[in-house]
Amino acid sequence: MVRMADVARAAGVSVMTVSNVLNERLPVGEPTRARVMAAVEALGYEVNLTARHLRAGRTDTVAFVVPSFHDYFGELADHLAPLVEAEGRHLVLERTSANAEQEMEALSVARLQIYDGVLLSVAGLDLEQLRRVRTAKPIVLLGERDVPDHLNHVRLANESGAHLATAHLIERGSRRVVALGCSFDGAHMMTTDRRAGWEHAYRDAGLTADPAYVVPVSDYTSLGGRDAMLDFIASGLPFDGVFAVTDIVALGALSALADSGLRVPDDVQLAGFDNLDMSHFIPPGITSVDANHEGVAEAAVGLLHRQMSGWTGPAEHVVAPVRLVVRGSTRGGA
Amino acid sequence: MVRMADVARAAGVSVMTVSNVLNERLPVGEPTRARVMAAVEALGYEVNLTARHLRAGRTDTVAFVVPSFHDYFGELADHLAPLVEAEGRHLVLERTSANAEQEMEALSVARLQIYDGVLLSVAGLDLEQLRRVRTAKPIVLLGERDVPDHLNHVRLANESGAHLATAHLIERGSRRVVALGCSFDGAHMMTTDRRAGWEHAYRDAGLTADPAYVVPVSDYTSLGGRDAMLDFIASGLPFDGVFAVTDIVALGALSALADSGLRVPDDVQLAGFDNLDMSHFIPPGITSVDANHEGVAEAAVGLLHRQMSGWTGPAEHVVAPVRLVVRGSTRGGA
DNA sequence: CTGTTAGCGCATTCAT
DNA sequence: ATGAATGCGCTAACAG
Repeated sequence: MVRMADVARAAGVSVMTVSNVLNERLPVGEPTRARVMAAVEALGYEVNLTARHLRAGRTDTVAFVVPSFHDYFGELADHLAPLVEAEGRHLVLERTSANAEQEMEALSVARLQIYDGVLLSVAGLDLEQLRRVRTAKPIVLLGERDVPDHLNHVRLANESGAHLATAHLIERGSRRVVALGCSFDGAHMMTTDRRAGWEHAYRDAGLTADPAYVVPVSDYTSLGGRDAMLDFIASGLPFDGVFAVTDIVALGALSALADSGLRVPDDVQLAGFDNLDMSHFIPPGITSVDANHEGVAEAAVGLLHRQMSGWTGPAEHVVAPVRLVVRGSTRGGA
Repeated sequence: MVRMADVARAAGVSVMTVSNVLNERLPVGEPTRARVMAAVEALGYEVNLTARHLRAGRTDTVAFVVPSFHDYFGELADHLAPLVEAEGRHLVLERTSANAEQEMEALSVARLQIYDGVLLSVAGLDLEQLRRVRTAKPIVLLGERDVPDHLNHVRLANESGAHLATAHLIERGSRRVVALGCSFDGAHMMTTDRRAGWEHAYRDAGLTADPAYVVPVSDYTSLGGRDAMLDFIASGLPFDGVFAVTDIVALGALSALADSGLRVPDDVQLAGFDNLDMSHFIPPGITSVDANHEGVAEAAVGLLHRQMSGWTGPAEHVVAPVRLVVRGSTRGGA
């Protein structure tokens, strides 16, 4: 390994001069500068980022900690990356497997130290665990769970989004809308917020929501959505609409409906949440609540950047607005 | 920040004893050990990973460098993570934006130094650029392009997979199969290999492949696939099958076919490549060549692990086998 | 089993 | 404008 000292010797200068040239810090005379650069080229020198980090206390790297790399998180990460890079930093992804133990480990001070800031998608952590997160490191939480006041947080307008989708289904003629993957669980969570939106849409339409139409899923995958939908169909309860808690779950429902000979949107209207790329293209097009990746990414990186710049005001809790994207899985205007 | 020295003082031992306790290296007497652990707890000490790295020359971290975080790469990353973790290391993802400049930067010695090993998805780099990658760091290339002999590489059996898919389409009755997203371009390995498989399937069936049915796409997205498919339909050339170069492109084709009133599989059979999760569920189920994430992940991590263990034999070039998964987008057996 | 010595490669501080 | 000294926090090697 070639070190700065080797470059310095080759260029006939001191180590500090090399450092100053490479970091463009103190002004360096042009001839000296040229000699240093020549030596850097000749020796193929590359700075040792670890040593710089230890000395300077800065990595120029931000971590996005996610439960899994695919689908929603991967798409969001692609939106975060340019914003982080615009500030001259790298973005790296770390995975927690939606597992509370690993998620805590990812949050351990040890792991945090190697990043200038951390964006954490909170999936497997409850409020109590999050309360224990005490760190001076800049950190912003992302996701649809309740979080402690002292931590910055960006989440979606879940209830409003579910309301939009359900109201749309009702307006377009559905009267019995399954809330697939929603729940009554007490914790302030994605599935309960979205269930509340579903409920309020009924109320606002002068109808009454039947709790029997709140159908949980075993896991938030297409398979989970498919199985739950098939079970519901088998139960014989009449229905003419499905609001799925995520597009992934909606895709499972679509599959189940197709296999059961139910036509979308003629027999059953379908709406999802997240507006994944694929939802544009899956025939007949899945109506979905857009998860506003741009807005979430911008808010999160903004909050993080502010902290990394030394701002120390109180934590902020941003609720990113959402909008409904109407496609072929719901019927045309009356 | 609380350092090891603080713990040592609190426990009344030397710094080295603390280090030995925490790393479980040299045996430490039980009472001493208990005192140290108590002090660690009391002070909330966490090891400084940067200092450890600088001193020990080891990060216990592997990077997976990808062109983008979503879809194929995200899914593959989820398969890599457990394998890397099984060896006691972390996996982190870095993005290159399929941009040669950034990809080279990700490969720069400076960036590599902070990882014990690197898995690189080669998307935006050509052979010449890869030849310049000279590093002692363990590195394994993933992807469907040509790479220099001196670098370890894992890729898919592209031609064989395309052959499987096309032969299946022909066997189930298609005679004019569009090779969507394929090409004759020498540089783009994936698309040419898959085109070759398509061609050979024709030949093996005693038919002749018409180059007019090799339809390029502007980019490898669903939108690109959709637009190219719509253009082809508009051209009026008769066709009764589509082999799409990826499932993402196949989804675009499915969308175009649906909008054009063509039924899948009755009017047009469709097959893709990658077997993304969604392909199971998108009605009528997309027949696809499975990208064998397990096999690719296992081979790649195996090669990387071998290098990280100090093995220095010649580079290996693994071709992971693929298989066809038949679903509703192709017709049942004759 | 425990402590001492030394230094990983760089950047901050101060001197020249 | 350049250089010398110092130490970031930790662990390898050795001494006791």
